[in-house]
Amino acid sequence: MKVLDIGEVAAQSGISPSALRYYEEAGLISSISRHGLRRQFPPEVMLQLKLISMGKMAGFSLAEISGMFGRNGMPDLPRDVLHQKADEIDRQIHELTALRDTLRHVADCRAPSHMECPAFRRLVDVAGRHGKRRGNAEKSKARGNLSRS
Amino acid sequence: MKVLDIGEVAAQSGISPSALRYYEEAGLISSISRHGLRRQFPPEVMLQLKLISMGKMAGFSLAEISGMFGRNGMPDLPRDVLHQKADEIDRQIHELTALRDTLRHVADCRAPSHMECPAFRRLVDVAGRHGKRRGNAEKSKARGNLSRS
DNA sequence: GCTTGACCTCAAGTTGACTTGAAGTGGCAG
DNA sequence: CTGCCACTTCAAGTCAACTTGAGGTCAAGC
Repeated sequence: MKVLDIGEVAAQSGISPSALRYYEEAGLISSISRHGLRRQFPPEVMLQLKLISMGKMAGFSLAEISGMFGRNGMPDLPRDVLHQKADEIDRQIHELTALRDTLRHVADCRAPSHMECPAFRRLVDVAGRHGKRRGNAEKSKARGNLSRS
Repeated sequence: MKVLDIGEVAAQSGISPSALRYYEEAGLISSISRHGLRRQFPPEVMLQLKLISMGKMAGFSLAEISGMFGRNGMPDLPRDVLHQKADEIDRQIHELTALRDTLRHVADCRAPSHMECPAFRRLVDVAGRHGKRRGNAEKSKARGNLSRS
């Protein structure tokens, strides 16, 4: 079993064929040949897809992800850029931890109002200032590819 | 200083007035009155916005967020649902941690190919199976509100 | 009393990440 | 040889979360 039919990839990864085609068009993965019309993928694609899904979970756009993991699939950026990305994720982990703890706190704390509970206010104060990942208006010049016309 | 003009809220929170109006229409926040045409918000809105931004960072949609933090602004769900949400976030933290470590690893590891490095493969294997947060095709019946027409 | 500037409304546009639909193709089971 | 069915292409649609634009309002300062 050397190559994987797009159907197998879809089944094993849980990603729909149309999404896989979209990823290919976007340059995130690449099929190695065709069987009739059907795209055939190399086994490595499964790992690439795992990396992609991790990146998506981290809130990175497909453009950013394709930036981190070069066209070949393996991360190939200068060390400092990678560490920078890692730092970014680290900050996100902190926010998420604060949110999780906040949720757990309000689930268990029986104070009359959470506003009066110092633990609550402390948790909420952990997050802040370094906001905006997903909804910012920074002109993402990562556009330009994938402009079907 | 009891109420905040939408301009003050925008300035202090970094969220644009149009986004604040959008949040209000979506029922995430509510203005308490008007000064002329200008919306006036109660001070609590700042905390609500902080919670909203935490939720967004966690990858929740506005609909999900408005589900967690009732119309009044404070989380008001049954304990077990809150813990469930917290568990979900916990899983996400694990994925993010794996991604961060993967990035740091490839930044520092000087193996000829990462595929041959056991540390790399171990890191990648941490994530998996419980995928799909943001891009799933589950028919989100969280629709229905905000359907202007 | 007039201007100004920050807000207002409402409709329409944008972006990313896909999905859907129509029309077609081709390997394989029977 | 004939269907079938999962794939193919390409264009267009969808959805969330906003932003933008046109045209309007109003409290405050000069």
